[in-house]
Amino acid sequence: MAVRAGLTTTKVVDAALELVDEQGVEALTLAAVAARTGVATPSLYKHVASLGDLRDLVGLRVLEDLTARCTETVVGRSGDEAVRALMHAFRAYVQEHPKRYAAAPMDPLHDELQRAAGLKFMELVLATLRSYGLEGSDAVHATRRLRVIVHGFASIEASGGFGLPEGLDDTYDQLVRMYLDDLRGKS
Amino acid sequence: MAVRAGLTTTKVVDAALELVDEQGVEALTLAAVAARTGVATPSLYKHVASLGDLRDLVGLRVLEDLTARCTETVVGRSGDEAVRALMHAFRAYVQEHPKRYAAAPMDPLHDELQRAAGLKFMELVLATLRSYGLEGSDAVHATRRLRVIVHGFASIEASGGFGLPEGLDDTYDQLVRMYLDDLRGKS
DNA sequence: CCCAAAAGCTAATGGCATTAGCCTTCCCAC
DNA sequence: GTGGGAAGGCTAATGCCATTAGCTTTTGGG
Repeated sequence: MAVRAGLTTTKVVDAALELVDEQGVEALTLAAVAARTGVATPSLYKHVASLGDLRDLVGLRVLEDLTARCTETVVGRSGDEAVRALMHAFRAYVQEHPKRYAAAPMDPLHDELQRAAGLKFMELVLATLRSYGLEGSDAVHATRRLRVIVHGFASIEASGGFGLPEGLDDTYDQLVRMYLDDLRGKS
Repeated sequence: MAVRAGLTTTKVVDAALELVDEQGVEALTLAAVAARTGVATPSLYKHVASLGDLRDLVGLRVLEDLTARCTETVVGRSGDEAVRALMHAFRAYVQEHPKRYAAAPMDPLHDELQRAAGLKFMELVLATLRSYGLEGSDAVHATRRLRVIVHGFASIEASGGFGLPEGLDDTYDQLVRMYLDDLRGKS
Protein backbone atom coordinates (compact mmCIF):
# COMPACT_ATOMS: atom_id res chain seq x y z
CA MET A 1 0.00 0.00 0.00
CA ALA A 2 2.37 2.70 -1.11
CA VAL A 3 -0.50 5.07 -1.72
CA ARG A 4 -4.29 4.96 -1.41
CA ALA A 5 -6.54 4.34 -4.31
CA GLY A 6 -8.49 7.47 -3.42
CA LEU A 7 -11.92 6.00 -4.01
CA THR A 8 -15.12 7.84 -3.26
CA THR A 9 -18.71 6.69 -3.48
CA THR A 10 -19.01 8.64 -6.71
CA LYS A 11 -16.05 6.87 -8.29
CA VAL A 12 -17.41 3.51 -7.23
CA VAL A 13 -20.73 4.32 -8.88
CA ASP A 14 -18.87 5.52 -11.97
CA ALA A 15 -17.08 2.20 -12.26
CA ALA A 16 -20.30 0.28 -11.61
CA LEU A 17 -22.06 2.19 -14.36
CA GLU A 18 -19.25 1.47 -16.82
CA LEU A 19 -19.55 -2.17 -15.96
CA VAL A 20 -23.30 -2.14 -16.47
CA ASP A 21 -22.93 -0.36 -19.81
CA GLU A 22 -20.42 -2.91 -21.00
CA GLN A 23 -21.77 -6.15 -19.63
CA GLY A 24 -25.29 -5.57 -18.40
CA VAL A 25 -26.89 -5.32 -14.96
CA GLU A 26 -26.43 -8.97 -14.11
CA ALA A 27 -22.66 -8.43 -14.32
CA LEU A 28 -22.78 -5.78 -11.61
CA THR A 29 -20.90 -7.47 -8.82
CA LEU A 30 -18.79 -6.06 -6.00
CA ALA A 31 -15.92 -8.29 -7.07
CA ALA A 32 -15.99 -6.88 -10.61
CA VAL A 33 -16.19 -3.29 -9.42
CA ALA A 34 -13.32 -3.93 -7.03
CA ALA A 35 -11.19 -5.36 -9.84
CA ARG A 36 -12.01 -2.39 -12.04
CA THR A 37 -11.13 0.14 -9.37
CA GLY A 38 -7.97 -1.69 -8.34
CA VAL A 39 -9.03 -2.44 -4.81
CA ALA A 40 -9.89 -5.54 -2.76
CA THR A 41 -13.59 -6.39 -2.63
CA PRO A 42 -14.14 -5.66 1.08
CA SER A 43 -12.66 -2.19 0.65
CA LEU A 44 -15.74 -1.16 -1.26
CA TYR A 45 -17.73 -1.35 1.95
CA LYS A 46 -16.03 1.86 2.99
CA HIS A 47 -18.01 3.58 0.23
CA VAL A 48 -21.21 1.63 -0.24
CA ALA A 49 -23.24 -0.27 2.32
CA SER A 50 -23.82 -3.40 0.24
CA LEU A 51 -24.35 -4.65 -3.29
CA GLY A 52 -28.02 -3.73 -2.99
CA ASP A 53 -27.05 -0.23 -1.98
CA LEU A 54 -24.73 0.06 -4.97
CA ARG A 55 -27.55 -1.05 -7.25
CA ASP A 56 -29.76 1.65 -5.79
CA LEU A 57 -27.06 4.25 -6.29
CA VAL A 58 -26.55 3.19 -9.89
CA GLY A 59 -30.30 3.33 -10.46
CA LEU A 60 -30.41 6.79 -8.98
CA ARG A 61 -27.59 7.95 -11.19
CA VAL A 62 -29.30 6.67 -14.30
CA LEU A 63 -32.58 8.32 -13.38
CA GLU A 64 -30.89 11.65 -12.69
CA ASP A 65 -28.89 11.44 -15.87
CA LEU A 66 -31.94 10.63 -17.94
CA THR A 67 -33.92 13.42 -16.34
CA ALA A 68 -31.12 15.91 -16.96
CA ARG A 69 -30.94 14.89 -20.59
CA CYS A 70 -34.69 15.24 -21.05
CA THR A 71 -34.76 18.56 -19.25
CA GLU A 72 -32.06 20.05 -21.46
CA THR A 73 -33.99 19.03 -24.51
CA VAL A 74 -37.32 20.38 -23.34
CA VAL A 75 -36.32 23.82 -22.14
CA GLY A 76 -37.20 26.54 -24.62
CA ARG A 77 -39.98 24.53 -26.20
CA SER A 78 -43.69 24.28 -25.52
CA GLY A 79 -46.83 22.45 -26.57
CA ASP A 80 -46.60 19.54 -28.98
CA GLU A 81 -43.02 20.39 -29.82
CA ALA A 82 -41.98 20.09 -26.17
CA VAL A 83 -43.75 16.77 -25.76
CA ARG A 84 -42.16 15.41 -28.91
CA ALA A 85 -38.76 16.58 -27.73
CA LEU A 86 -39.22 14.95 -24.34
CA MET A 87 -40.29 11.62 -25.77
CA HIS A 88 -37.52 11.56 -28.35
CA ALA A 89 -34.87 12.57 -25.82
CA PHE A 90 -35.96 9.74 -23.56
CA ARG A 91 -35.67 7.20 -26.33
CA ALA A 92 -32.35 8.59 -27.54
CA TYR A 93 -30.85 8.31 -24.06
CA VAL A 94 -31.90 4.71 -23.75
CA GLN A 95 -30.64 3.91 -27.25
CA GLU A 96 -27.25 5.32 -26.37
CA HIS A 97 -27.04 3.25 -23.17
CA PRO A 98 -29.20 0.19 -23.74
CA LYS A 99 -27.83 -1.99 -20.95
CA ARG A 100 -28.06 0.82 -18.47
CA TYR A 101 -31.79 1.26 -18.72
CA ALA A 102 -32.43 -2.04 -17.00
CA ALA A 103 -30.77 -0.54 -13.91
CA ALA A 104 -33.20 2.37 -13.72
CA PRO A 105 -35.67 2.01 -10.85
CA MET A 106 -39.24 1.33 -11.87
CA ASP A 107 -40.69 2.62 -8.62
CA PRO A 108 -38.40 5.48 -7.57
CA LEU A 109 -41.15 7.09 -5.50
CA HIS A 110 -41.11 4.21 -3.05
CA ASP A 111 -37.42 4.43 -2.30
CA GLU A 112 -36.20 7.06 0.14
CA LEU A 113 -32.97 7.50 -1.80
CA GLN A 114 -34.55 7.75 -5.23
CA ARG A 115 -37.77 9.56 -4.41
CA ALA A 116 -36.47 13.06 -5.09
CA ALA A 117 -35.16 12.06 -8.51
CA GLY A 118 -38.44 10.36 -9.34
CA LEU A 119 -40.42 13.44 -8.39
CA LYS A 120 -38.10 15.57 -10.48
CA PHE A 121 -38.81 13.52 -13.57
CA MET A 122 -42.53 13.60 -12.84
CA GLU A 123 -42.46 17.33 -12.46
CA LEU A 124 -40.63 17.67 -15.76
CA VAL A 125 -43.44 15.82 -17.48
CA LEU A 126 -46.10 17.84 -15.70
CA ALA A 127 -44.33 21.04 -16.67
CA THR A 128 -44.06 19.89 -20.25
CA LEU A 129 -47.80 19.25 -20.28
CA ARG A 130 -48.64 22.55 -18.58
CA SER A 131 -49.70 24.33 -21.73
CA TYR A 132 -52.50 21.83 -22.30
CA GLY A 133 -54.28 23.18 -19.24
CA LEU A 134 -55.09 19.83 -17.70
CA GLU A 135 -56.88 19.98 -14.38
CA GLY A 136 -56.38 17.68 -11.39
CA SER A 137 -56.45 14.01 -12.21
CA ASP A 138 -56.39 14.67 -15.96
CA ALA A 139 -52.80 15.79 -15.55
CA VAL A 140 -52.00 12.65 -13.60
CA HIS A 141 -53.51 10.41 -16.25
CA ALA A 142 -51.72 12.24 -19.04
CA THR A 143 -48.43 11.86 -17.18
CA ARG A 144 -49.01 8.17 -16.70
CA ARG A 145 -49.94 7.64 -20.34
CA LEU A 146 -46.75 9.30 -21.45
CA ARG A 147 -44.71 7.23 -19.06
CA VAL A 148 -46.32 4.01 -20.23
CA ILE A 149 -45.42 4.78 -23.82
CA VAL A 150 -41.85 5.91 -23.30
CA HIS A 151 -41.04 3.22 -20.78
CA GLY A 152 -42.82 0.49 -22.73
CA PHE A 153 -41.03 1.30 -25.97
CA ALA A 154 -37.65 1.97 -24.41
CA SER A 155 -37.59 -1.17 -22.32
CA ILE A 156 -38.53 -3.38 -25.25
CA GLU A 157 -36.11 -1.70 -27.62
CA ALA A 158 -33.26 -1.73 -25.10
CA SER A 159 -33.59 -5.44 -24.57
CA GLY A 160 -33.78 -6.13 -28.29
CA GLY A 161 -37.35 -7.23 -27.85
CA PHE A 162 -38.67 -6.06 -31.19
CA GLY A 163 -38.25 -8.96 -33.58
CA LEU A 164 -36.97 -6.94 -36.50
CA PRO A 165 -35.27 -3.58 -36.02
CA GLU A 166 -36.83 -2.27 -39.22
CA GLY A 167 -39.13 0.68 -39.01
CA LEU A 168 -38.72 1.25 -35.30
CA ASP A 169 -38.37 4.97 -35.83
CA ASP A 170 -41.71 4.97 -37.61
CA THR A 171 -43.34 2.98 -34.83
CA TYR A 172 -42.12 5.46 -32.26
CA ASP A 173 -43.24 8.44 -34.32
CA GLN A 174 -46.67 6.88 -34.53
CA LEU A 175 -46.79 6.42 -30.78
CA VAL A 176 -45.83 10.05 -30.21
CA ARG A 177 -48.42 11.24 -32.69
CA MET A 178 -51.05 8.98 -31.14
CA TYR A 179 -50.30 10.43 -27.73
CA LEU A 180 -50.51 13.99 -28.97
CA ASP A 181 -53.69 13.46 -30.97
CA ASP A 182 -55.27 11.99 -27.90
CA LEU A 183 -54.08 14.87 -25.74
CA ARG A 184 -55.51 17.46 -28.10
CA GLY A 185 -58.72 15.56 -28.60
CA LYS A 186 -59.62 15.50 -24.96
CA SER A 187 -58.44 18.96 -23.88
CA MET B 1 -34.22 -43.13 -0.27
CA ALA B 2 -37.17 -45.45 0.29
CA VAL B 3 -38.90 -44.17 -2.79
CA ARG B 4 -38.15 -41.64 -5.50
CA ALA B 5 -39.44 -38.12 -5.45
CA GLY B 6 -40.79 -38.62 -8.96
CA LEU B 7 -39.80 -35.23 -10.28
CA THR B 8 -40.19 -34.18 -13.87
CA THR B 9 -39.15 -31.04 -15.63
CA THR B 10 -42.75 -29.88 -15.49
CA LYS B 11 -42.94 -30.31 -11.74
CA VAL B 12 -39.68 -28.46 -11.28
CA VAL B 13 -41.03 -25.56 -13.32
CA ASP B 14 -44.28 -25.67 -11.31
CA ALA B 15 -42.35 -25.31 -8.08
CA ALA B 16 -40.19 -22.57 -9.56
CA LEU B 17 -43.25 -20.64 -10.64
CA GLU B 18 -44.80 -20.92 -7.17
CA LEU B 19 -41.61 -19.59 -5.72
CA VAL B 20 -41.56 -16.68 -8.14
CA ASP B 21 -45.19 -15.85 -7.41
CA GLU B 22 -44.53 -15.83 -3.70
CA GLN B 23 -41.13 -14.23 -3.43
CA GLY B 24 -40.26 -12.67 -6.77
CA VAL B 25 -37.83 -13.58 -9.53
CA GLU B 26 -34.73 -12.76 -7.55
CA ALA B 27 -35.70 -15.55 -5.13
CA LEU B 28 -35.62 -18.13 -7.90
CA THR B 29 -32.70 -20.27 -6.87
CA LEU B 30 -31.95 -23.93 -7.44
CA ALA B 31 -31.47 -24.38 -3.70
CA ALA B 32 -34.94 -22.98 -2.98
CA VAL B 33 -36.60 -25.08 -5.67
CA ALA B 34 -34.82 -28.17 -4.35
CA ALA B 35 -36.03 -27.48 -0.81
CA ARG B 36 -39.56 -26.98 -2.07
CA THR B 37 -39.56 -30.21 -4.06
CA GLY B 38 -37.92 -32.19 -1.29
CA VAL B 39 -34.77 -33.07 -3.17
CA ALA B 40 -31.06 -32.25 -2.95
CA THR B 41 -29.94 -29.35 -5.13
CA PRO B 42 -27.79 -31.33 -7.57
CA SER B 43 -30.70 -33.67 -8.27
CA LEU B 44 -32.42 -30.87 -10.15
CA TYR B 45 -29.80 -31.19 -12.86
CA LYS B 46 -31.51 -34.37 -13.95
CA HIS B 47 -34.44 -32.24 -15.06
CA VAL B 48 -33.02 -28.82 -15.99
CA ALA B 49 -29.66 -27.99 -17.48
CA SER B 50 -28.86 -25.05 -15.20
CA LEU B 51 -30.40 -22.17 -13.31
CA GLY B 52 -30.41 -20.16 -16.52
CA ASP B 53 -32.26 -22.94 -18.24
CA LEU B 54 -34.84 -23.04 -15.46
CA ARG B 55 -35.35 -19.30 -15.80
CA ASP B 56 -35.95 -19.74 -19.51
CA LEU B 57 -38.45 -22.50 -18.84
CA VAL B 58 -40.30 -20.39 -16.30
CA GLY B 59 -40.36 -17.51 -18.76
CA LEU B 60 -41.72 -19.78 -21.43
CA ARG B 61 -44.44 -21.04 -19.12
CA VAL B 62 -45.53 -17.52 -18.24
CA LEU B 63 -45.65 -16.47 -21.86
CA GLU B 64 -47.69 -19.51 -22.85
CA ASP B 65 -50.03 -19.05 -19.93
CA LEU B 66 -50.54 -15.39 -20.69
CA THR B 67 -51.14 -16.12 -24.35
CA ALA B 68 -53.67 -18.82 -23.49
CA ARG B 69 -55.51 -16.47 -21.20
CA CYS B 70 -55.64 -13.74 -23.82
CA THR B 71 -56.69 -16.15 -26.53
CA GLU B 72 -59.63 -17.47 -24.50
CA THR B 73 -60.81 -13.95 -23.94
CA VAL B 74 -60.54 -12.84 -27.52
CA VAL B 75 -62.24 -15.73 -29.28
CA GLY B 76 -65.77 -14.91 -30.31
CA ARG B 77 -65.15 -11.19 -30.44
CA SER B 78 -64.03 -8.86 -33.19
CA GLY B 79 -63.12 -5.29 -33.91
CA ASP B 80 -62.79 -2.81 -31.06
CA GLU B 81 -64.38 -5.23 -28.66
CA ALA B 82 -61.77 -7.87 -29.36
CA VAL B 83 -58.92 -5.40 -28.93
CA ARG B 84 -60.38 -4.15 -25.67
CA ALA B 85 -60.78 -7.71 -24.45
CA LEU B 86 -57.20 -8.58 -25.36
CA MET B 87 -55.73 -5.58 -23.63
CA HIS B 88 -57.80 -6.05 -20.51
CA ALA B 89 -57.08 -9.76 -20.33
CA PHE B 90 -53.37 -9.02 -20.52
CA ARG B 91 -53.56 -6.56 -17.66
CA ALA B 92 -55.78 -8.84 -15.59
CA TYR B 93 -53.34 -11.71 -15.91
CA VAL B 94 -50.45 -9.57 -14.78
CA GLN B 95 -52.49 -8.14 -11.89
CA GLU B 96 -53.27 -11.64 -10.69
CA HIS B 97 -49.60 -12.68 -10.81
CA PRO B 98 -47.60 -9.48 -10.36
CA LYS B 99 -44.27 -11.04 -9.42
CA ARG B 100 -44.47 -13.53 -12.26
CA TYR B 101 -44.53 -10.95 -15.00
CA ALA B 102 -40.92 -10.00 -14.34
CA ALA B 103 -40.00 -13.54 -15.40
CA ALA B 104 -41.62 -13.22 -18.81
CA PRO B 105 -39.06 -12.95 -21.62
CA MET B 106 -38.87 -9.58 -23.27
CA ASP B 107 -37.33 -10.93 -26.44
CA PRO B 108 -38.87 -14.37 -26.94
CA LEU B 109 -38.23 -14.28 -30.66
CA HIS B 110 -34.49 -14.44 -30.12
CA ASP B 111 -34.55 -17.55 -27.98
CA GLU B 112 -34.82 -20.92 -29.66
CA LEU B 113 -36.89 -22.31 -26.81
CA GLN B 114 -39.29 -19.40 -26.53
CA ARG B 115 -39.61 -18.38 -30.14
CA ALA B 116 -42.69 -20.45 -30.90
CA ALA B 117 -44.56 -19.02 -27.92
CA GLY B 118 -43.55 -15.50 -28.89
CA LEU B 119 -44.81 -16.00 -32.41
CA LYS B 120 -48.04 -17.39 -31.07
CA PHE B 121 -48.69 -14.26 -29.06
CA MET B 122 -47.79 -12.08 -32.01
CA GLU B 123 -50.15 -13.98 -34.21
CA LEU B 124 -52.92 -13.59 -31.69
CA VAL B 125 -52.49 -9.84 -31.85
CA LEU B 126 -52.34 -9.85 -35.62
CA ALA B 127 -55.50 -11.96 -35.76
CA THR B 128 -57.24 -9.62 -33.35
CA LEU B 129 -56.35 -6.70 -35.58
CA ARG B 130 -57.35 -8.49 -38.77
CA SER B 131 -60.69 -6.77 -39.12
CA TYR B 132 -59.00 -3.40 -39.42
CA GLY B 133 -57.61 -4.43 -42.77
CA LEU B 134 -54.08 -3.28 -42.15
CA GLU B 135 -51.62 -3.92 -44.94
CA GLY B 136 -47.99 -4.94 -44.64
CA SER B 137 -45.97 -2.84 -42.27
CA ASP B 138 -49.06 -1.07 -40.93
CA ALA B 139 -50.00 -4.32 -39.23
CA VAL B 140 -46.51 -4.60 -37.77
CA HIS B 141 -46.62 -1.07 -36.43
CA ALA B 142 -50.08 -1.57 -34.95
CA THR B 143 -48.90 -4.77 -33.23
CA ARG B 144 -45.90 -3.01 -31.80
CA ARG B 145 -47.96 -0.07 -30.55
CA LEU B 146 -50.30 -2.43 -28.75
CA ARG B 147 -47.42 -4.28 -27.22
CA VAL B 148 -45.77 -1.09 -26.04
CA ILE B 149 -48.94 -0.05 -24.25
CA VAL B 150 -49.81 -3.34 -22.60
CA HIS B 151 -46.24 -4.15 -21.65
CA GLY B 152 -45.48 -0.63 -20.51
CA PHE B 153 -48.52 -0.42 -18.29
CA ALA B 154 -48.31 -3.96 -16.98
CA SER B 155 -44.64 -3.79 -16.09
CA ILE B 156 -45.02 -0.51 -14.22
CA GLU B 157 -48.16 -1.63 -12.42
CA ALA B 158 -46.71 -5.03 -11.52
CA SER B 159 -43.67 -3.46 -9.91
CA GLY B 160 -45.77 -0.96 -8.00
CA GLY B 161 -44.27 1.80 -10.09
CA PHE B 162 -47.28 4.09 -10.20
CA GLY B 163 -46.96 6.38 -7.22
CA LEU B 164 -50.58 6.23 -6.18
CA PRO B 165 -52.82 3.30 -7.09
CA GLU B 166 -55.78 5.62 -7.49
CA GLY B 167 -57.45 5.83 -10.84
CA LEU B 168 -55.29 3.21 -12.51
CA ASP B 169 -58.34 1.63 -14.11
CA ASP B 170 -59.18 4.99 -15.67
CA THR B 171 -55.63 5.45 -16.92
CA TYR B 172 -55.72 2.05 -18.59
CA ASP B 173 -59.13 2.69 -20.12
CA GLN B 174 -57.78 5.91 -21.57
CA LEU B 175 -54.82 4.09 -23.05
CA VAL B 176 -57.08 1.50 -24.65
CA ARG B 177 -59.35 4.20 -26.03
CA MET B 178 -56.36 6.16 -27.30
CA TYR B 179 -55.06 3.09 -29.09
CA LEU B 180 -58.42 2.37 -30.70
CA ASP B 181 -59.07 5.96 -31.75
CA ASP B 182 -55.69 6.00 -33.40
CA LEU B 183 -56.33 2.69 -35.11
CA ARG B 184 -59.63 3.88 -36.53
CA GLY B 185 -58.26 7.27 -37.50
CA LYS B 186 -55.60 5.87 -39.75
CA SER B 187 -57.37 2.91 -41.30
C1' DC C 1 4.62 16.66 14.91
C1' DC C 2 0.99 13.83 16.69
C1' DC C 3 -3.02 11.21 16.55
C1' DA C 4 -7.60 9.88 15.44
C1' DA C 5 -10.49 8.99 11.69
C1' DA C 6 -10.62 7.28 7.11
C1' DA C 7 -9.35 3.95 3.70
C1' DG C 8 -7.19 -0.28 2.69
C1' DC C 9 -6.01 -5.13 3.50
C1' DT C 10 -6.18 -10.22 4.81
C1' DA C 11 -8.63 -13.99 6.78
C1' DA C 12 -12.80 -16.35 7.67
C1' DT C 13 -17.74 -17.59 7.01
C1' DG C 14 -21.67 -18.97 4.58
C1' DG C 15 -24.80 -19.28 0.48
C1' DC C 16 -25.20 -20.78 -4.04
C1' DA C 17 -24.21 -23.16 -8.71
C1' DT C 18 -22.04 -26.62 -10.75
C1' DT C 19 -19.41 -31.07 -11.59
C1' DA C 20 -17.94 -35.76 -10.60
C1' DG C 21 -18.79 -40.08 -9.25
C1' DC C 22 -21.55 -43.37 -6.71
C1' DC C 23 -25.92 -45.94 -5.39
C1' DT C 24 -30.63 -47.29 -5.93
C1' DT C 25 -34.90 -47.74 -8.12
C1' DC C 26 -37.59 -48.93 -11.96
C1' DC C 27 -39.06 -51.06 -15.96
C1' DC C 28 -38.64 -53.67 -20.07
C1' DA C 29 -36.86 -57.48 -22.78
C1' DC C 30 -36.29 -61.99 -22.36
C1' DG D 1 -40.07 -63.69 -12.93
C1' DT D 2 -35.67 -61.72 -13.49
C1' DG D 3 -31.53 -59.35 -14.78
C1' DG D 4 -29.53 -55.42 -16.40
C1' DG D 5 -29.20 -50.90 -18.00
C1' DA D 6 -31.03 -46.32 -17.96
C1' DA D 7 -32.96 -42.84 -15.09
C1' DG D 8 -33.27 -40.38 -10.88
C1' DG D 9 -31.17 -39.33 -6.43
C1' DC D 10 -27.35 -38.58 -3.26
C1' DT D 11 -22.86 -36.98 -1.16
C1' DA D 12 -18.53 -34.69 -1.65
C1' DA D 13 -15.78 -31.22 -3.58
C1' DT D 14 -14.81 -26.81 -6.05
C1' DG D 15 -15.16 -22.11 -6.84
C1' DC D 16 -17.33 -17.59 -6.97
C1' DC D 17 -19.42 -14.05 -4.48
C1' DA D 18 -21.13 -11.13 -0.44
C1' DT D 19 -20.37 -9.98 3.95
C1' DT D 20 -18.07 -9.40 8.63
C1' DA D 21 -14.21 -8.90 11.82
C1' DG D 22 -10.18 -7.11 13.01
C1' DC D 23 -5.67 -5.23 11.74
C1' DT D 24 -2.48 -1.67 9.40
C1' DT D 25 -1.44 2.39 7.10
C1' DT D 26 -2.20 6.76 5.35
C1' DT D 27 -3.66 11.39 5.91
C1' DG D 28 -5.04 15.80 7.30
C1' DG D 29 -6.15 18.96 10.98
C1' DG D 30 -4.86 20.83 15.47
